[in-house]
Amino acid sequence: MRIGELAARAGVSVRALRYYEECGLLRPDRTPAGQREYPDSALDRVLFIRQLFAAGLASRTIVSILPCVDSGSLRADQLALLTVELGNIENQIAALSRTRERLVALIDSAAVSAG
Amino acid sequence: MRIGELAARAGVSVRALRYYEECGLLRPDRTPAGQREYPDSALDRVLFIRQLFAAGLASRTIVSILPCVDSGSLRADQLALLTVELGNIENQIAALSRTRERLVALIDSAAVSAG
DNA sequence: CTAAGACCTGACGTTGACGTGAGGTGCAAC
DNA sequence: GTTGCACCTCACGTCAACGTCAGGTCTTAG
Repeated sequence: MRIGELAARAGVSVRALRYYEECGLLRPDRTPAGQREYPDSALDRVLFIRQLFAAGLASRTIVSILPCVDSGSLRADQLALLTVELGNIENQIAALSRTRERLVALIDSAAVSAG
Repeated sequence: MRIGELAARAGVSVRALRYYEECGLLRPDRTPAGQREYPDSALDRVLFIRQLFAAGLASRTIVSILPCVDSGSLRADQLALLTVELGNIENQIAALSRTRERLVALIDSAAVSAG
C-alpha cells in the first residue's frame, strides 16, 4: 500500500510516517517512480511504534529494539535495553497510580461548592 | 527558605522553580532586595507539581487545579477538569499495562542468542 | 490529454519544559 | 572591604515529534 493508505489505517499523519522512516523505524520499498510502498505488516509495526512512543520511549530506543520483533531473537544488549525500558514502564505505572489516588482523594475530600 | 534550598530539597533545578513561577504555579514572597522567599509548604507543592508533570499534565492545566488543593473546595468546572485528567491517567495506565505485557511477551518468547 | 489528487523532497516553524550564558546585585565570611 | 557564592533579570538555545508551506512529479479518472 502507499503512504496515504497506511496513514489512514494507522491513524497517523503522512508526515509522521516519513518521519519514522527518517528515524530508521520504517524502511518501505520504493516504486520505480520513487513512491513509498508498504507491506501489510507495516500497519502492525506502526501501531507498535505508536504504543512505544506513548510509553515514553525515544525513537532511538525503539530503533534498537524493533529488530528483535523482526528477528524473534534477542542479543544480550537488546535484552538489557528491553529490561531497562520495562522497568521504566513499571515505574511510570506505579507513579501514575499514586497520582490517580491523589486526584481521587482530592475529588472526594473537596466539597463541591456551587458557583 | 530561598530558591537554592528549595531546589535542592525538591530535587529540581533553580531554573525550573523560576519557570514554575513564570507559569503561575508558585508565588513566592520577595525579600526587600528582591530575592524569592518560599514557605516550607512550597516543598510539597513542588513535589505535587512534578507528579502532575510526570503524569503528562500541562502547566496550564496544573495552574487551574492547584487552587483546589489550596482552598480544599472545587468549583464545577474544576471538578470536570479533574475528572477529565483522571480519565487520561487511567487510560495511560491501561495503555502502559498493555505495553508492559507486550514487552514481557517479547522478552519471554524471543530466544536469547549469545553474541 | 488534461485536471485533480496523492505523492515527492527540502526546509523552516511549533510547542513545552526547561538549559545556558551574559551581565549585574545581595549577603556572609574573612 | 573585598572575596566568593547565591541570587537576580533578560534572552537566546535545545530537543523531539512532528506541522506546514513551497515547488515539483505521479497516477488515475474522464
